[in-house]
Amino acid sequence: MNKGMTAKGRATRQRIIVAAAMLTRDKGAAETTLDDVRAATATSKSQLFHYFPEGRSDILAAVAEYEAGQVLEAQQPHLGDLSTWESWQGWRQAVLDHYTELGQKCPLGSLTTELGKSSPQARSIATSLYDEWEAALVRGVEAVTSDGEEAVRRRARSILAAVQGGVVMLQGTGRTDYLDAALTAAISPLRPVTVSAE
Amino acid sequence: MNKGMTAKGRATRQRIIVAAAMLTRDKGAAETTLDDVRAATATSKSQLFHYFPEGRSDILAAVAEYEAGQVLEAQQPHLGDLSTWESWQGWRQAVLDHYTELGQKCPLGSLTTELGKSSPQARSIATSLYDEWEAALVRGVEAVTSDGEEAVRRRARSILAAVQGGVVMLQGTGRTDYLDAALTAAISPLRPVTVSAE
DNA sequence: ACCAGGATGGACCGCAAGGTCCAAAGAAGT
DNA sequence: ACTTCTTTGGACCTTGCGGTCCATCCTGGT
Repeated sequence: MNKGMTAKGRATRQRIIVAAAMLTRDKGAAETTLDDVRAATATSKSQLFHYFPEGRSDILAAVAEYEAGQVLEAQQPHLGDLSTWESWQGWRQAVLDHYTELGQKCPLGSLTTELGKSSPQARSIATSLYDEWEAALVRGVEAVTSDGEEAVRRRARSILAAVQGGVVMLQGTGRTDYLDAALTAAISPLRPVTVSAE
Repeated sequence: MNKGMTAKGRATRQRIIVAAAMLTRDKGAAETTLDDVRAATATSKSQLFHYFPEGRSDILAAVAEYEAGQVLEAQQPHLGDLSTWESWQGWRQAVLDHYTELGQKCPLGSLTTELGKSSPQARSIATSLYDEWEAALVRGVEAVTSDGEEAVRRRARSILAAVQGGVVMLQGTGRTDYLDAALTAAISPLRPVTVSAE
């Protein structure tokens, strides 16, 4: 891979992706123009098309891939080890903190909603992201419950949906309350029975 | 209101809104052009600007308002009376059916994600929709639990987020499993303790 | 030192799409 | 029937933006 591309070239390419991702988060994919990207990266039109021959759609696809990686990375190391109730709580807090910090800017939203409709490859990126995410949650749910496979899967999906929903509401309203409530409610069935009740 | 507008005029205006809403659901707001709307409604450019002086953004705002109404309407009569566990189940099924039928086409997604970022008035429409929705859920949760106000509110928000999340996942993956799982999990704490356990 | 291939700059093109304008047709009141 | 306001048609303008092209500069290998 990266055939015929010097270190400088690769750096420029990466710079474009990162800047485009930021713009996309800020203004949405639809509002992000090639000129915006050009201005933000101090590059020329020809460079954009040099590194992304398909043009705009090519850049957006790269952004999608990049953002998909970021989404999971922001949840680490928690997402990788959800073996105890405490670790689930840690994960919950990490997600909450991350999106609180991001505020209105949501990578997933732009990708799924805006790109997903037109670009089929962006869709497949989103799908594989969800799959990976779900798999991690399934492992975690398995570790802390004794439910069957089907119940575990449903639980994991409800948690994933809770995150998505909370983020959507955050985007729409600017309030983190929804994400907080949704996350808390979604993982609370995983809490072990309290000792005092025993 | 509707000053200086004949019945015919109002009908045309409405036709434009409905058609634009359909296009927006299908292709997303960003991909919907005035010419598309024109073609779909058999109108002329001048009519578009006659009924929506601000142009495109004006139309999109009207669509937002229209769609917001539809969202709640699709949940009636269930949403209006969530006083029993059975009625909650009925509501859950109604939501599930409705979005299953819509498939990939989501009114909310386009509005919140695409319009919300640029148009402030679209945001306020979304916000008031959420408020109304949440209020209905709060009333329902209150009716079937004995929790305090704060807990009720959090529960309602988690349910609302579950719907949103499920719909996002439906859009992204095409599968209704997520919405199903999320809804089920979100309202299951409202289920009364089973008689057999008593 | 040379050269091939990559990196960069920026002028230029074409078109789609939002928006303007004026004139004609149709309704509604008197 | 006359007038006035609304409705409609569609030509036309403007511009933003994706995309092309070629000339120039730089870098790395021999």
